Amino acid sequence: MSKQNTLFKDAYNRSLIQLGGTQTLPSEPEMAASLQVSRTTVRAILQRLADEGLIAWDKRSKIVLRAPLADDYFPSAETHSTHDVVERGFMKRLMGADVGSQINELELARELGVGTSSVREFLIRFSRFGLIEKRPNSHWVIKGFTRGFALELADIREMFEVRSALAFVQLPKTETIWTGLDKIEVEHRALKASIDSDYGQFSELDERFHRLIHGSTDNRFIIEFYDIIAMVFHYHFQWNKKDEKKRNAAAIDEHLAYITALKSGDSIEAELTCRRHLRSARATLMASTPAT
Amino acid sequence: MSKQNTLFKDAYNRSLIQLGGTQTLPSEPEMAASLQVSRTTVRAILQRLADEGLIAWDKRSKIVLRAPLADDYFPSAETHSTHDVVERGFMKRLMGADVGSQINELELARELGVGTSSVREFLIRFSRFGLIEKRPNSHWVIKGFTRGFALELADIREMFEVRSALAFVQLPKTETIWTGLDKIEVEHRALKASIDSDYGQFSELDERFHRLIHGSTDNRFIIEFYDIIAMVFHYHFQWNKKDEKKRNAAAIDEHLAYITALKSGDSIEAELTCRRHLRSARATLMASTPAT
DNA sequence: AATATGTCTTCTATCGTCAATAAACATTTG
DNA sequence: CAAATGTTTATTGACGATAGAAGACATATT
Repeated sequence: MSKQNTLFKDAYNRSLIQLGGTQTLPSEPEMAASLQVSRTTVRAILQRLADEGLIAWDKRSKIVLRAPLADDYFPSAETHSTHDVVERGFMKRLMGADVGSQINELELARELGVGTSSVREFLIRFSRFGLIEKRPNSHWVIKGFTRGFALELADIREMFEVRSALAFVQLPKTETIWTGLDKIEVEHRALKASIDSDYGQFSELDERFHRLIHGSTDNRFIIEFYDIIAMVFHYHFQWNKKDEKKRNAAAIDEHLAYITALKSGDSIEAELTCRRHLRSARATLMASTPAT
Repeated sequence: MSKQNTLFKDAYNRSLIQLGGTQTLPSEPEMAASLQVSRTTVRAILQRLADEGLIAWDKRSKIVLRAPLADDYFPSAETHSTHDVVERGFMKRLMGADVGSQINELELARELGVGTSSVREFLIRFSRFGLIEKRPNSHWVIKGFTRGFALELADIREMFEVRSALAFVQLPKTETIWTGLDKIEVEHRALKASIDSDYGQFSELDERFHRLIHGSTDNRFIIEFYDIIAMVFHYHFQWNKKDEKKRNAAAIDEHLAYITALKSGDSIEAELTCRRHLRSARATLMASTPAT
């Protein structure tokens, strides 16, 4: 079947949302920028919008004729790239898999309904997370999401983040990164106020906060390492919702203390609050990781 | 053309070397273990050895008939897997490439005479080194082997190795890793004695030494990080042989001081000698990296 | 003259295919 | 009866092919 036009479908759906607010659509390059796709795809979208009677398109004039209906959207299942399908399918299996068990590319591809190369490429990309390993000319071995993995991960995380926090404190207050911190602090206070209902939004805020801190180092290895943390938290806690509200509420307070320490410019205090938060994050992760 | 039998050819060549020393060959499983291939490949090798009149093969009896000649070996060009071909070809191009320039999978594949998927998979695997980056649905961007890269690499390396060295000192003397250190120390002294002629052997010893130190941590991220260092040193100094003898002689002395400190059990001294060596390694790397 | 649109070319993402290789199973041998 | 050999099956590694998407170039519009 070669390639699926999932990018087109996803961008088309997003363009329908944008359509709601205006009478005319902007120029093709502008649309390309806002949808994050090439002009080729934008033109395909415009073509379909016109065909479906949603807009009248003649060169520069793109007049909205009617608001989009639920039926105009592509089903969300069709908007996921093969890569996403493989990632989700694999992660679901990985979380429950035994240490030492093998991965069969062909079998996984068949189960997910994709080609073997998509699976292969995903596994290669995923291998940098240290959870699987390849035996050349042979199968992949699952090293498992174990306690050992969580500990090793937490150790490096602490090294990197303490270093970043100390670098952060040293940054001149004129840097734009401080504005980012202010903004994130406000978001923390807002979420704290509505924690009872919005606690599910914390994980996204958490990631942005830690990535901001890491931004102070300018070291690609530290910045890229956070991808592993983000992956672990994303998938692990997707299937471990226990005590989520309580955990997140506690983490917000730790973040706020951490932010205050950073702003104070006191290195000792910054390191202390940073380590305190990371220790608690580590404990949370360990508590929800099977003992084996 | 599907797959090339480079593994078979390489293993066949290696079996010819082994053939020199004996009158009979061992059992198939034993050969498989010694050549690091499956029995399927061993049997193909035996078949060819018999066809070429090098051995008389009848079930368990494998009698050597004659010593292998130069002509019996496959040309070494045929024994490199596609992966190796891509790696070498790519690295050669990368070292001279400009920051920000693009990589074209198809073009690279054509130049190297391999399929696109081999190139793709190599690039995906290589991307974990932080020297290239993918724009989804589009090209790869070269981030370049720059001074910045070298600095970032050296920073992380120092963090990790100091940590490993401190963990090393704490290990009980009963651990087998100490025997490994003793062995490596002897090798250092031997190489020091014959440095004038054998200085080229240092890089291999260097890698084994540092990997041994890292082995004390039991942290997969630290251990895997050394792959990046090894790659950089391997390829970078393959094209920068300037002052090699002098550099290596100095490094051996640094290693010996470092080893002595480790054996003394003195953490302060271990950290000091470790940092001293890494600083000098960093300086060497920086000195041979273009200023841009 | 700068920006937008129209057209064409090239490259990526993905699939199916097949030889090389590994691995599993069955049979023989010391 | 344990280890080796013989036989069969399944999986990986690599390729070419093709639709989707990006990008380059030419032309038109304000």
